[in-house]
Amino acid sequence: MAQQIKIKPRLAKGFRDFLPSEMLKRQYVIDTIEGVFQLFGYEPLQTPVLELRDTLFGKYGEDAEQLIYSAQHGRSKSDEVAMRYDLTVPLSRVVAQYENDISFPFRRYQISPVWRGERPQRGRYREFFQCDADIVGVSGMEADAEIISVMNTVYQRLNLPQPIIKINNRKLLTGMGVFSDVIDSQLPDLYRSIDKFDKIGAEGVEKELIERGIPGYAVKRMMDLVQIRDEGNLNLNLLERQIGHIEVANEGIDELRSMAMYLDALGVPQSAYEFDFTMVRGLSYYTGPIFETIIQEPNLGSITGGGRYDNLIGLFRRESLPTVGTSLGIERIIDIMTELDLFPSHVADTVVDILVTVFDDETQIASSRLASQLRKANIRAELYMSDGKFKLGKQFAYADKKGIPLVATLGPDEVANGRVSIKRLSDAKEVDVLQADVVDAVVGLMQIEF
RNA sequence: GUGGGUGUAGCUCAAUGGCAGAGCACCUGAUUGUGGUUCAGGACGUUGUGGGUUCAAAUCCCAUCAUCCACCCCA
Repeated sequence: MAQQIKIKPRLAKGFRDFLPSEMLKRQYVIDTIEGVFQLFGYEPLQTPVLELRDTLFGKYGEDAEQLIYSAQHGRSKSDEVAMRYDLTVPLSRVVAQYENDISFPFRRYQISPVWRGERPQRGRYREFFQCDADIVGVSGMEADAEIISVMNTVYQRLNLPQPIIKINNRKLLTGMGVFSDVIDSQLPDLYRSIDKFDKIGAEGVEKELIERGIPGYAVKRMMDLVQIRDEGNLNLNLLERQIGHIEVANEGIDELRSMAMYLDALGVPQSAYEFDFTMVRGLSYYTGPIFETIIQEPNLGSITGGGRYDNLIGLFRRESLPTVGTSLGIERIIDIMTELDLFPSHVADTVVDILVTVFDDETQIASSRLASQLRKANIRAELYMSDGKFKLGKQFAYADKKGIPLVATLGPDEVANGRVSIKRLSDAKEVDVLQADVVDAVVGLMQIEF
C-alpha cells in the first residue's frame, strides 16, 4: 500500500486543546463560578455560536468590529452569519426577542466560548470562555452593587490573591471631558489615553494627549481630576467639589455613592474595590458604572470586565431596558491559579478513584464484576484493558502515571477465597478484604487520602 | 495591522563554519502477583520549509511559515 501523506497535526493560531488534566482544572473554576451565579439567583441561558451579522455589527465600536469572525457557509446565499464576540449582545437580542416569555427583572448567566480575531499573546487567545451574569430591567444601583458582590464572592471562593475591583462611571468621564473643554470628537482619544495611566504614568498620558492635539489647559484640568485618589468615598467628595456642578458628572457621583452604600450592606469591604477615574474600558455600549478587576501579581490583564449598558437593548426593540452585568474571563483566572498553584488538592489529574487490575484471562470476569460492584456504590472505577497483556507491574505503573489513588488486585488466590486486595499508592498501604466489604475498604482508604 | 526574539529527538535545551548531543519522557530486562527509587540495555533527527554563499552550513545570507514578546485593543 502506498505511503499515506500525513497531515501535520496542529491548530489555527490562537486556538487551544485542553487535555484531561487541564479540563479538570477548568471544570473546577467553571463549577465554582456557576455555583456563585446560582447562589445569587441567576439562571442559565444558552445562545448559538453564530449570530446574524446584523445582530453583532454596530454594537462594539469600530476597532472591536474588525475582530469579529465571519462564518459563512460556502453555498449559503441567505443569512449572513458571524461568530459571537461576547455574550452581552446575544443577551440583548434574546431579551428583545422573547420579552413575553421572560419575567423581569431578568437575571441570567451564560458560560460559553467567544471568538475574537486578535493577535494571541500571554493571557490572550482567539477562543476563550466568558462567564457572564447580568440583571436586565433594573436601573437602581442595588443591581450594580450586586454584580460587584457576585464578582467578589467568586474571587473569594477561588482564593485569588488580592483582587482589586476597579470602579468608574462613564458619566464621570463624560463630565470630566465637558469640564476640561474637550470637544466630543476627541473624547474617544481622550479616554484611550487615560486608560493607559497604569502603564505609562501621568507624564505619558499628558504627553499623548498633547500629541493628539488637545489643548494644554484642557489636558492639565483633566489630569488633575483623573488623579484624584483617596480612601473610599473621600475621592468622590473631592471630585464633587470640582465638577459637581456639571449635571452628568453629578449623576455619576451620586450613582457611585449609592453603589458604595449597597456594597457595604452586601458585605463587600472597601478594601475589595476602589474608585479609579483612570479606568475606562473600550466597548462603546457602556453608559454608567463600569468595572474591571486586576490581580497585581501576576498581572495578565484584567480578569473581569463589566458595567451598565442601558441603551443596548434599545437597538433591538422600541424601548431599551436598563441592564448591568459582568463578564469573568476564566482563561486568565486559570493562568493565574496555575502560576500560583492555587488549585485545591482535590482537583486531581484524573476522575478515577480506583483502578481494577486484571490478573489473567481466568480472572477477567471477576475483575469486571468487582468494577461493577464499585460503580454501584458510586465509586469511580476504571477496569484495566490491555488486549491480553496482564502484567501487574504495568497496571500499577499506569495507575501511578495517571494519578489514580487506589488499585484493586484480585488474582487466583483472592478469587479462590472471595477476597480482594486494595492498595493505596500514596503510602503503599494495602488491605486484604472480603469482596462483600470492598466498598467500605475503598471508602476508608479514600478518606485518609485527602 | 506595526516592531522585536526564537525555531535542533515526544518535552526542555546544548553544539558560533568541520562526525548532531545531553537531561527528562518512552520501550526491554534485573523483578513472570505490585507503581514511584536504583542499575543495565534499547529506540528516537530531512536541525520548521524553500533557495543562496562555501571544499564543507544547525551555524552565514535571502525568502517563507510557525511560535513567543511588545504596541494597538482586550477576558
